[in-house]
Amino acid sequence: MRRIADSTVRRLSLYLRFLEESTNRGLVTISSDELARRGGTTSAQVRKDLSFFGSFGKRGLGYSVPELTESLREILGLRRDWQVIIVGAGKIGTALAQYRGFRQRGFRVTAVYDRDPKKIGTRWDALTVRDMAEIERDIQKEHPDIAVLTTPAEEAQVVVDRLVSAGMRALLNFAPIQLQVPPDVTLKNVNMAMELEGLSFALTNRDR
Amino acid sequence: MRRIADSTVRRLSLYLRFLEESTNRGLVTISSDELARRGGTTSAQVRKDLSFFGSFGKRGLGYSVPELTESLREILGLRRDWQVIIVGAGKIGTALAQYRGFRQRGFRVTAVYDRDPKKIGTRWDALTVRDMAEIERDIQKEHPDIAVLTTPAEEAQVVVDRLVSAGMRALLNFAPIQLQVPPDVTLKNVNMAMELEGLSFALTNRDR
DNA sequence: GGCGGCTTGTGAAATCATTCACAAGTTATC
DNA sequence: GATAACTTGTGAATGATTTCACAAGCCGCC
Ligand SMILES: NC(=O)c1ccc[n+]([C@@H]2O[C@H](COP(=O)([O-])OP(=O)(O)OC[C@H]3O[C@@H](n4cnc5c(N)ncnc54)[C@H](O)[C@@H]3O)[C@@H](O)[C@H]2O)c1
Ligand SMILES: NC(=O)c1ccc[n+]([C@@H]2O[C@H](COP(=O)([O-])OP(=O)(O)OC[C@H]3O[C@@H](n4cnc5c(N)ncnc54)[C@H](O)[C@@H]3O)[C@@H](O)[C@H]2O)c1
Repeated sequence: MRRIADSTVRRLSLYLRFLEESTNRGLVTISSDELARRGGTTSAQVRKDLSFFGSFGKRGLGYSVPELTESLREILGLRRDWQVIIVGAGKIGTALAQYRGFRQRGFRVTAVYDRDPKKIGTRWDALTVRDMAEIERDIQKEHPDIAVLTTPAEEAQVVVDRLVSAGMRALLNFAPIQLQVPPDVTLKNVNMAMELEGLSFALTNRDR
Repeated sequence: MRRIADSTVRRLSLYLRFLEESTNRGLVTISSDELARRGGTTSAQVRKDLSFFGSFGKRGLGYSVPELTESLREILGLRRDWQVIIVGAGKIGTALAQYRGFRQRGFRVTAVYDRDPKKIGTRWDALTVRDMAEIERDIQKEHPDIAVLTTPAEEAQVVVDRLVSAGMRALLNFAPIQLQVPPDVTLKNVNMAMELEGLSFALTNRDR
């Protein structure tokens, strides 16, 4: 398979959300044009994105909402649940651990870790904050799929190195720092300061 | 000025962070090559990014850390503080309002809004949660620069429409929904579900 | 079963972003 | 002040992504 651009994958994720909405509204078919309008893109883009993976529509008609939904779930690897662990039980880690939207989309938070003795043992819902000292053993035993990093920036690289040597291969980092990982590890960053600076740039350079 | 790509602006933001680190380590000059290595890019990319805005280095030497820092601050519009309001005092809104990293980078959270009577009036630090009913009046009076959206997805579009008609021109949205805004409004999205789905795709389609 | 109105799937073209490659400038050294 | 060792700034080349444009296929209707 040809390498798929990151931008394509992000759009597939959007399309899937629109399809789920469309199901809720009882729509049975949808055209590339409708899909495009909701995502702020073009119908040609939608069709090209899908064409990397096969041919899912009917000419003259459009796409079957349930069929395309299923195909996108398949493509994105969402026909199974994923086990997610959260490392760093601070303000943002806590908010994420309690967020119900992830579970709804098939991402189950199965453990939260911290190294602060005051936090270890705290419970929310079904989760208890575990001791960071146990993380390697737990990973080897429970094989979580994805680790979310919510420690302070100074700690993030050290923690990542531990996670990677324990076997983690997919990471979502919230610390505002550029982490180094080996090439077989997939790393995504959520960097809010960078987004705000993007807004600052846009406000400053308006109408140039 | 030629239109600047979003990817360029994001990298400038990264470079700025490395420069600040370099200042802390007492470095006086830095080469495009060092800047590139920390950001996972190439030295040609760094020089090209900067060249859109002028010429900041000395051939044979590199860039003066304090001078380039100052130039990037200028380019990104960071020589001033920005007033930020947060709309939706739920789990994620609260985490963001209390986050000290924003203030450190010149983004001052000056107000938080909610429509739930149980939340209105709550205080953290110097902030009191205000009544959503007052937001239009406050915006006209206080002219905040950036609004961060942390309401449930169902409410997000309605809230955005209110913010935009009250005069907001820069928005950072956390709700997992694609918002419609007029062309003179800059909108950025932080969509964690999309990032997780990107990881799911990567894990599923490894080594193809 | 043929026609008109739609919509997909996809090469080709156009646009946009990154990388290459090198002249030109800087510093240090002798 | 000539030489060597570096490093920038930037056109040109390459590579990637998006848009165009249209043949091919489907449906409903007469
Ligand atoms: N809070 C926000 O809204 C926000 C926004 C953007 C980015 N971030 C980033 O997210 C990260 C966390 O922010 P926060 O506000 O939740 O901070 P926080 O201080 O509330 O939480 C950090 C937690 O990590 C734990 N920790 C520290 N070192 C650890 C280690 N080696 N192993 C395991 N746990 C460790 C701490 O005990 C603490 O509980 C930071 O990097 C921050 O910059 C936060
Ligand atoms: N919590 C997370 O970790 C997380 C992660 C990713 C995305 N999100 C998204 O962020 C948003 C907020 O999530 P949350 O977990 O903080 O939810 P929450 O329910 O804790 O908070 C939402 C808040 O918005 C307020 N609100 C509702 N309608 C409003 C309106 N019209 N005007 C003003 N305030 C209004 C509610 O009273 C509530 O306080 C959601 O869209 C969610 O999908 C949250």
